[in-house]
Amino acid sequence: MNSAKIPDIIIGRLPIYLRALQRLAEKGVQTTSSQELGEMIGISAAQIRKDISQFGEFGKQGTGYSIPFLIERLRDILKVNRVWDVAIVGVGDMGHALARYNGYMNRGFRIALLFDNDPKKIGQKVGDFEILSTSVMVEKLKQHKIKIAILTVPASAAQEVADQLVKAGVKAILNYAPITLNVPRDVRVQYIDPVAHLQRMTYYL
Amino acid sequence: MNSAKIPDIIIGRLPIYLRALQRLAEKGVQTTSSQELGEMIGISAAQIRKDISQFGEFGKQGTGYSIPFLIERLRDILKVNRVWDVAIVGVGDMGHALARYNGYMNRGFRIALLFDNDPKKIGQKVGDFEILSTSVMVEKLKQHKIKIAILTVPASAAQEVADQLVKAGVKAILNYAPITLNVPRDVRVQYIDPVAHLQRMTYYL
DNA sequence: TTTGATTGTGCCTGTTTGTACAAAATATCC
DNA sequence: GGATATTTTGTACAAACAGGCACAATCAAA
Repeated sequence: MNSAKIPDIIIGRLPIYLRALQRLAEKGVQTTSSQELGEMIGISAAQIRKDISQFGEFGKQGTGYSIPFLIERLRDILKVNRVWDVAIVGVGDMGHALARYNGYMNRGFRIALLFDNDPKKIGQKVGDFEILSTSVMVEKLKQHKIKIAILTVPASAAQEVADQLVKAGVKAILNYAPITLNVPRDVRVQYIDPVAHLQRMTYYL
Repeated sequence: MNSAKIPDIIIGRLPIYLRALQRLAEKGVQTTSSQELGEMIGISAAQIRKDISQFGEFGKQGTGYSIPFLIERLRDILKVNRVWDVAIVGVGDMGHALARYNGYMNRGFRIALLFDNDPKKIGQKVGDFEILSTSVMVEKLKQHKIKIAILTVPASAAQEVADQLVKAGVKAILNYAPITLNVPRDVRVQYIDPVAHLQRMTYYL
């Protein structure tokens, strides 16, 4: 084990490992090997072993990895062995879909607050949650100590809203607006732009 | 210019450059520099210059890059100087949101077909499009020569549907199901798993 | 005790990023 | 109008990083 700084590219693969392991666990499998896992997710066995060994010696020669044990280690490392409250800002079609998404279960997150600036939407309910006005957003986010937000507003509003999120103490933003956000160093942003993802593939067609 | 094989990591940045350039163009800006563009999107100027120079000498010393010209070059390279028909498979909340998304404009794509296997949904309309049965999917995809599909079905069905897409000649899949797909080498897959993206950030919290 | 499986890691190779500068274009000054 | 300063590209070179190979060490099973 090497306790130096872990490259982000490795951190980015851990959720993929975790996802595959949780699928195996659901099927009742108790043990797996880097080989088997690698074939499942299209990553070389050596890379998986090296990635995992950054955090400790979790496997056993001859046997492989205990799936429940490795899942717990990965959940620890990724800090998803708890439930994070997440706010969604912008309840258009995409925000709506993410609010109703049921894939957060057992993966460390739950939706806690919804915001929009459209007076027609404010007060409406999506599932169990009432849509709140963005005018009370900073206050509410601080009150609930929210650290994670999903940004599903139009590109034209995204930077302005991101500034407010930062002001409210949010440290992780999942940005669906097709624009690069300017945020302080200690705030992480992940980008989901379906069109950019498509464009990345058309090059090869 | 180096006409050897271009690394995928560079291809992945081109849509980001294009997106930023199109924003500048909308504001009426005619010219930019690697420095300015880099500050906009948080990428070093040297990297932008090197990436772009893989495809030709598109800039001019002292002046920078002509925005309309560079946009056209990038659209050529990414093959989005045309409109690709895209099929969406699985019209749950997410598929629905993507069908109604209006961010495809001028970026190379349009939604052409929607499929679902739920009898209650088949025949219903989303915007201008009728939801078709997955039982006719392969046939319809071949008929329309669809090369690109967005997969928004539950994880349990994703691999099976992906197999059908491959059979129908689809070569690019944008997969929203939280599972790694097994497809032939000549089929590209991009993954969007919001929870995996969130987990990648919680590590740093 | 032997055989087979599988990890963790040292070493090497290839890839990616950053630095620095000549060359070229434009702008400014006198 | 010519000389000088400024800007900015494209790329050579160097440094840092990431990925694959191969194998000793270890464990389990026969």
